[in-house]
Amino acid sequence: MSRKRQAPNARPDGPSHNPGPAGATPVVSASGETAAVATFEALESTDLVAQVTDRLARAICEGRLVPGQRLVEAALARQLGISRAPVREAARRLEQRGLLVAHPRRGFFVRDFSLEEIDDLYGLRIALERYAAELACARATEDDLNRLQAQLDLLLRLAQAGAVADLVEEDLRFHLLFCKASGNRKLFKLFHEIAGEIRMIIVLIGQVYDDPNRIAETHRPLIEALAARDAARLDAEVDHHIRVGWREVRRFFAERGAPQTRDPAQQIPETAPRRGTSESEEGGI
Amino acid sequence: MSRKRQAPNARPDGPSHNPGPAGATPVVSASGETAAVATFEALESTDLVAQVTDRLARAICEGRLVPGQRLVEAALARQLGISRAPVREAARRLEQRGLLVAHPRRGFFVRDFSLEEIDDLYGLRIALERYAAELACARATEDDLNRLQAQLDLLLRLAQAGAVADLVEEDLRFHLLFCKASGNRKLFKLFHEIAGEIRMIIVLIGQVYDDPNRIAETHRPLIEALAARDAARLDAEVDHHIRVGWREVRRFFAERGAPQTRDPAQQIPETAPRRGTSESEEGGI
DNA sequence: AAAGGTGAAACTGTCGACAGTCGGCAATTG
DNA sequence: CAATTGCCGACTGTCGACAGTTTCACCTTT
Repeated sequence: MSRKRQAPNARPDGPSHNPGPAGATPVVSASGETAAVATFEALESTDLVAQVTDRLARAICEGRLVPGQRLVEAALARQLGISRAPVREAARRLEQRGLLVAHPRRGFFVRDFSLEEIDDLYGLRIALERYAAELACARATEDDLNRLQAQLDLLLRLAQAGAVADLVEEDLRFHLLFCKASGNRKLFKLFHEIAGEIRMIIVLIGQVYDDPNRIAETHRPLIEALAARDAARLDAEVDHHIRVGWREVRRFFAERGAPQTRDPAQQIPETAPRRGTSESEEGGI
Repeated sequence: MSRKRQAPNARPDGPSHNPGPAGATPVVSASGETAAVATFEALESTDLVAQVTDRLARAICEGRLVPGQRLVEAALARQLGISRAPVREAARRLEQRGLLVAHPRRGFFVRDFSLEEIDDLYGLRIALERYAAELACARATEDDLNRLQAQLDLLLRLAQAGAVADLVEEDLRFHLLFCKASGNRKLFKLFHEIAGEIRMIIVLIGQVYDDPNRIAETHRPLIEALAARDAARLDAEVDHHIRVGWREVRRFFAERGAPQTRDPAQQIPETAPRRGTSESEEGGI
């Protein structure tokens, strides 16, 4: 490692390099050899940025960081025992995932959603998943179907067990798998991105839907329609399925009182009225 | 080099805030002094990162940087007379716009497209624009229509003048306006992002379509259908319009010989088979 | 002579430092 | 007493430096 890497409240794994010999899990106990431990947990990617991104994302989704809250680079860096550079980059990634918003010279803030933004997001989500459905109907393999089925089973188990938090997580993964079955990688990537926002919204709402079992069950028709290669029906099912969730979210959100976007600054870009110009905040044309 | 903030090719429009209060100045005319000074154009924030991003994006789109080419942070920084930090961040932004790809410890490379990626992208584009069409049919204002009409006129003029490069640019802007008319900001943002890739592809192809005039003309039906609020027809027109371009691109691309993705590394993420672990390269779940 | 190993050069990831800005508080003025 | 200006602390944008990796060419070995 470089200088002194004091870790005030650091975690077990050193930020150093790949935990080659050591590393918390794979046990290299005294015996000397690296003992043929069954599985090698893809040793911590060593990537500081990724670790920070993860941690922040989780903190946001678990509500430990509330919408509107300001994140101070230096403070975070100190807490994590690293320099500002990785923190900064992690924040940028979360920004583009929609979990944070960056204000030019003031730093990052935890994203807050207005009702309008939620509607935009869900509308878009429907469009994307319907397209995924269309493709999947034509291209999904047996494997895809099996994976979806397995995921459905998992959802049912979680619902039964009342593990609501996990249910949200796995519900999203189901939809991710669905998009994956479309075979369109770009679509998958895009959905991957907005999934972060969707998760955050659901978590923010407070505590998800009333009946976990019902929720889990609503995924079954999707698989059935897909298995039957019935495009029209699948399309309708997808549309319906998501709208149900949308309605729930809207309902809870309304109750909770809309926070409304609090930042006057650029929320969305102008259509770039001039040509060959700045793209600054978020992408040129 | 380091400390002077020259603005070589600064642009007119600032990334300023929401267009809400409209034309740049809410003007506190109110009672007394703050004098009704005509307008004060919120002066350009001189953001190094934005400038670099711009420059790189242009270099890529103008073909001065060819697909597969490696970009070295230090070299770029030296050329631009700045430190690596802004260059690095600019590269990250271009990465998420799809113009660059980052290889973990090897740096950035100019993005190269495989035929499959082009198909994915165009398929997705159709899905997005059809959704935009649906919304626009219901919500587009007179202003939106006027703007689109004006843009069409511009396209026609450019085609007549044979300004092909500009035509590509303005063609994309037409579609951007279209998405904007949908009123769904998130959709607009997303399209904004993939527009970068689309432009790059078109530019890469060599030199666009054969008949500029015909291309420009194909936009007219879109406006007409939208003006007539004929959702079904608009949907069909959009689908057709984009497919025409898609076909052209495919044709040229095939002739030119596919470069194919050359990087074996992570092109697209796995569906995150495990839970609660690193999300590294691009977004957790 | 081909395959494999070795060493140096080149880069990226990360760090700590500095300077310009931003927001808020306090002193000042009418 | 309210409004305005100036000052102060805090934080971001940017910089230069260092260390570990990866790459590439050259040399050694079979």
